[in-house]
Amino acid sequence: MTFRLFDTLSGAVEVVEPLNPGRIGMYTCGPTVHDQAHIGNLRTYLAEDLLRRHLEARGLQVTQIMNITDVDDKIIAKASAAGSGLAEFTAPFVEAFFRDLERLNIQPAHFYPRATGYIGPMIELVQRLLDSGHAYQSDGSVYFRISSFPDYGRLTHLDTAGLKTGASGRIDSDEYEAKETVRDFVLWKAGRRGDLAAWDSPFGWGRPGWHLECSAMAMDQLGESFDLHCGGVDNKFPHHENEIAQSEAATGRTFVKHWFHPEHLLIAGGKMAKSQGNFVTLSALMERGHDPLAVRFLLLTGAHYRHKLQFKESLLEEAAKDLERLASFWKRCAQAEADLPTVPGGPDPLAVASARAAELFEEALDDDLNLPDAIGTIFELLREGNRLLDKGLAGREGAASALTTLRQADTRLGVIERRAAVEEVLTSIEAALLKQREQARRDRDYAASDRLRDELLGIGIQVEDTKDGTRWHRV
RNA sequence: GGCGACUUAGCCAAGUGGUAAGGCAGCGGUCUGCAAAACCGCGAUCCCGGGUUCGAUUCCCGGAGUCGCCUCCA
Repeated sequence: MTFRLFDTLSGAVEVVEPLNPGRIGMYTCGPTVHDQAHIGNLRTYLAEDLLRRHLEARGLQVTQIMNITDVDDKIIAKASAAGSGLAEFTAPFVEAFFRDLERLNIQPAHFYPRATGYIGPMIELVQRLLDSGHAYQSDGSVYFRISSFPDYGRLTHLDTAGLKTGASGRIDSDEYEAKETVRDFVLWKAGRRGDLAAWDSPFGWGRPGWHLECSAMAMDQLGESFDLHCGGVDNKFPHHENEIAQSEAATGRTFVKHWFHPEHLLIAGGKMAKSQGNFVTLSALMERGHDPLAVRFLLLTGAHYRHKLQFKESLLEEAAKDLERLASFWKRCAQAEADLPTVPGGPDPLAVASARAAELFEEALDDDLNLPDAIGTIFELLREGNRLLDKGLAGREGAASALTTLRQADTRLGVIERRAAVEEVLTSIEAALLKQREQARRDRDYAASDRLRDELLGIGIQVEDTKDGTRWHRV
């Protein structure tokens, strides 16, 4: 079985074969730090995390780069409104971003280059494009000449002639007066010495255009040609199209082999976006008592990454229940592995079911990261495992094998072990109440026992009586 | 105006040319002092109309609805 991934460039599911044997260079478009990330942004980073984890699970050595865009028009506008410097303004958002990644158990990239740290290489790239005639200067700015790059539009399969200029309502019209044609995009924006964000360059004072940074940083870190470039669907055009144009025009080589574009998160039927004011942040959800791991689980398994996902808070509650079931099965298997004997005669049925589930799980992920499909096999194993354990038909080997399958799945899911490992400790008052209840049950004083159970539930402790004694967990 | 995606049980959502995974919710049951947890059982002919086919939810055409992109939004 090989790993196949949908590639935007070819428009088809393709076998992923590394340019360099055993290694993958992966560039992921990161945040523009003018505000906190919302969970729609985070969905993209989660899909990329899943992709990287799966590549690694298949034995590939991945180098992941994620940029931090710490200079752009919005940042400049907001920083100057706040009367602060660029770095001073962006620092808290950068911090918040990394905090979100950690809470969602997203593996950190190997390097997070910042736009402001790459002005030199960006200027060099602009110079190369000027020298080769792919760019021109006008009114102190430098623009990319799209007519010099015939392949323009290949990624999005757009016939640029048919585009309705300004249909998105996002064009700042006076920005276009200095261009040869409206399609051309800016590489270097004219500015003045002393501006909040301005650097000296051979083309005068100014600042880099947005598309430029990704090309410069990606090529610096991963080479002029690399395997994978990732970003939300809305970056396909124009951002990634422009990146291809400026990179390939400068180097004459293929910029990126495969393009990966996770779909949007919708809320109340529309795209979640800061400009719409309909966004939800991770910290807001946590303040309302949601577990960030439930957010991870929902955003990864709630729908295939290439499909839009409708966000509702009730789905988060469902996800939390799923997580609870998975974690308690994990703990049950760990316990059973320690306690149970080997099942006599023949193979352990749970071991057989576990091996099969692992196989199906990998097949589904190999098929364009179909985690929503893959998770189904895990729940089937969970049901079968509980059934066999309930009936005493599974033994040590089966439990161990189920745990192995869960562990293996969790290298991609990234939620079960973390959830299961949440150390649940009782306060002395809670412990005392539990103890009293145990005694009441031994005395068969069920009225007292039930009263104590209600009391414990009231303070968030769910009590369960089993054959092997009383268990509890927080709700 | 151009391009594209989607429409599957109350909700979320996989999937296949031969009558449809999984999760949540609901109902009934086993277990339990009672609960909880766990397990067992119960639910959809896949937006509508036409076509291709022995047979379509799955392919083609048309329609309806929803959503996305169309120059600095993940």
